[in-house]
Formats: sequence, structure tokens, C-alpha cells
Amino acid sequence: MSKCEQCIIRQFNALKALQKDDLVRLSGCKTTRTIKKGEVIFEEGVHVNGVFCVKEGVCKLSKLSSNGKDQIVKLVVRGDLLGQRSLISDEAANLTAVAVNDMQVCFIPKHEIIHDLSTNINFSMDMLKDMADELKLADNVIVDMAQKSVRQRLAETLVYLKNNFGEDANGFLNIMLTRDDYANIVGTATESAIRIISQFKKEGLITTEGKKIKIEKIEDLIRVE
Amino acid sequence: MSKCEQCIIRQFNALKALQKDDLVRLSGCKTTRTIKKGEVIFEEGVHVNGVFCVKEGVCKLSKLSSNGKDQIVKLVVRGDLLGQRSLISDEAANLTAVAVNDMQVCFIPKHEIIHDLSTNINFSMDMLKDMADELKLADNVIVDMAQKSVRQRLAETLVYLKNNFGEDANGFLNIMLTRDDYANIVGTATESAIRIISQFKKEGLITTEGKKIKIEKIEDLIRVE
DNA sequence: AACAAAACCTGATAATTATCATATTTTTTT
DNA sequence: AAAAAAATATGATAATTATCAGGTTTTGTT
Repeated sequence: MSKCEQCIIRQFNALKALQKDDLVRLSGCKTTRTIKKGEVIFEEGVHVNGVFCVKEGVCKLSKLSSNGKDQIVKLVVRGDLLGQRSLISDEAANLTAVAVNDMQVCFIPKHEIIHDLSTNINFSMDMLKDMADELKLADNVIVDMAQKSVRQRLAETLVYLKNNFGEDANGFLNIMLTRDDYANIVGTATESAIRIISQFKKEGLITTEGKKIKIEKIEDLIRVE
Repeated sequence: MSKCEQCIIRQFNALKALQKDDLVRLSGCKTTRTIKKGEVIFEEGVHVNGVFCVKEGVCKLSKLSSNGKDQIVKLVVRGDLLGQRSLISDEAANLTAVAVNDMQVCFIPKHEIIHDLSTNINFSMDMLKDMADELKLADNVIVDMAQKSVRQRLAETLVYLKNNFGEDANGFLNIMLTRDDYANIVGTATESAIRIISQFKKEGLITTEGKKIKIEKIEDLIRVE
């Protein structure tokens, strides 16, 4: 079992504010878990009772709308914490977390996090900053959802994925999502997402190879109307 | 000039966590301002350099989309703080704040808030909880925007206004918004908002008197498809 | 009270997006 | 390797929403 005080992942999230003795304590009570692609990490409405620190892999946070469709609200990546929102509000999860690819996560029990939050002002300030940043991003997503076309939102999503996940040696996006995922990110029907991706291909903005997508003209994608 | 330590408004926000001596200090450096309906409190992109505590009135937080339309992201009411998000992230405002009706606000300089945040763990935890709650609301708005029809969103907005602002002696909503505001809350064209409000009238879900709206059948509004 | 400006309203039409149907391809399972 | 299941694709059509154009009503100002 790896040790928190030697783990570099914490540099990417609020846990970086903790001192060595706190990290040693966390190491003692944390559990490490491997999660398979497609596996549910937690579901909307359940009490998570802790926080996950994502060591490897990506998961999607989504919510089931009353029309029966899932809306993906956020992608959580290596280095992110998962479940802090519910923990801080002390309530059941508002979103469902599902692994997009194989993951490795550490689970830190609620009690430990609460202890650090209420004794370490650097930690709680870091958490506060993270939450403020997330809120800004969420506000911007609201504006996009409300004001931009499906085509624009899908183009933006592709640009976002390139900027945040990068590309492999062959230029393909370093993350593979299904067309259904794309639809659930931009909030449209699966067929519509498929159609627009096909259009982007025809227009030479992207090329694809199965689920893999390569962005060919990012400037044009950014300018999509 | 009123005194923070005697002001009941702070019970409604994170300032309730402050002790008397801190409140006395705040009293000394805060400024009280009257803001007229329609007046801009701060604009997207400017550094606010402090936090507003809303003593009276309502303001809308909106963002200009690239298509030239404003999207209203949130209504800020009596008792709420305004500007905390930008302050915590230490960056320019992401949203524009405009008074929906006449307001009274107190402005507390950034330095003072930061001081309290970094020394008073109860205060920073309260702020963290508020931010977590806001993030949850924002996530839910994203889902609604992405998955519900304009008609559903408008119905939901009316229900929300009734629940959060109540009604006057004659049963009219205790907040008056323009049709343009409604359009900018649900993210649609002004004409579309007007049309749907007219439909709701025809269907007997609401009645109106100028800008004043009375909700007649809230159960049916909740069930709008 | 008269005027101007802003807000509201409605019809006609166009554009966008969803839905349904069906076929093909890819992936997973046996 | 074959079969089954899931994902992708595309056409036809319907539903939703935006846009433009022209009104009327309300509000604010002089």
C-alpha cells in the first residue's frame, strides 16, 4: 500500500496543504481501490462518507434528469478530489460518478477530512479556492448551455478535451468517449451528437478512427457558429 | 451608519460565524450604499476588491454570451453575500451584478474578509459550506438547461420565484421581473418567453397584471411537460 | 397631458433539434 | 469463430425554438 506522504498526486489538489504528520495519519486510514471502466463509484442519493483522490484514470459526474436522460456535469481526472462537495455540505451525493476508463483511487474516510478541515486553515482555504474555481466553471457552463447551439457546444467540448487531456503520439485525443457521452456532455440526443461529429469530419475539422478523435483544425473548431 | 454587530442580516450568511470584536472592526471599515433599480453594482471583468452584504433588495448576476445575449445565472437576495466567489479566487468578477429593484448593501473591503477567512476557521468553514451549496445549485441548473424544454424551465422558474420570494397580500409574486429577465433566466428569446407566459395565462396556470404575476395552479406548473 | 421610449404581444416563417425507423459497424461474449 | 449486444450511422419527419416584422400597451419624462 502506497504512502500519502510520498504520493505526488496530492500536489494537484487541496491535500497539498497538509503537513507530513497529517499525511501519515491519512495513510493509515485510507484505502486504495482499482475501478474498472464503466463501474459506478457512487450514485446520486447515497452518502459517500469520504473523499476519493484520483490517482489514475478519469470519471464522469452525471445526473439523471426527469426526462430519463443523463447529463454529464463534469469530468474528474487524475489529481482531482471526488466527493468533496457532498462531504462539505454533509449530504447525499448530488451526482453519480462512473469510471470512463480504468482508475486507481484512494478513499479517505469523512471523519479524517473533516478533522483536517476544521483544524488546518490552509487546507480549508485551499478547498475553498478549489470550490470557488469549480463554481466559476459551472456558471460558465450554464451560460454555454443556455446560449450556444448544440454544434457550438460540441465544438467547445472537443477543444476542451484537447486542452485538458492532450493528444497521443498519433495526434488522437488522450481520452475516448462514446458518442453517447458526447451527447450527454453537450445535452443533446445521441443521434444529434453523431450527426454533428459526422459533419465536423466532412468539413475536415476532425478525423476519427473508431472512437478515437483527432482534432485537425482547432482554430476552426473554436470559431464554429 | 448602522453597526454590523447589531445587524440581523448577518444571520443569513457566513458573517454569522464572526465574533463581536470582529464585527466591530468590520463596522469601522464597511461602507453602506443605496443602489437604484437597474444600476450596475459591478461588471464582469472588474476587480471588486471586497464583498457586498445585501441588506435589502434583489440583484441579478448575469454573463454576456458570445452571441450578445445576457444569461442570468443567479438572483442574489437580502441576506446573501455578493462577490465572494471572485474574492476567494482572487480574480476579476466573472459575472455582472445589476439591481433588480432598489437595494441597500454594505461593502466590506477585501482585506478585512481575507483576514477573517485566514484566522477564523468557523468563518471559512461557513463560507465553504455556502460555496458547496451554490455549486450544487449550479450543477442542477446545468442539468435543467441541458435537458428540459424552455416551457419546463419557465414553469420551474415561476415555481422557484414563488418558493423563494413569496407572494404579496393579493397573491402576486413578491418580485417583478421583465419578460426580458425571464428570457435571460431560462435562456431563450424574449419573444419565446412572452409567448409561453401567454400560454400559461390561457391555460389558467397564472394570471398577470402588468409585470405582476400570480401563480394560480402551482401543482400544474410543477407538472408542466 | 403629450410625447418618447421601453416593454409587451402576435403572426409568419426559418432554423435547430428531437424522434423514430432502420441499417451497418464494432465490440463483447460464448 | 460465431453469435449477440452495443455503438455508430443516416434518412425522414415532427416538434421546438429563433428570428423578423409589425403592432399595441405601458412607463417614464418633460
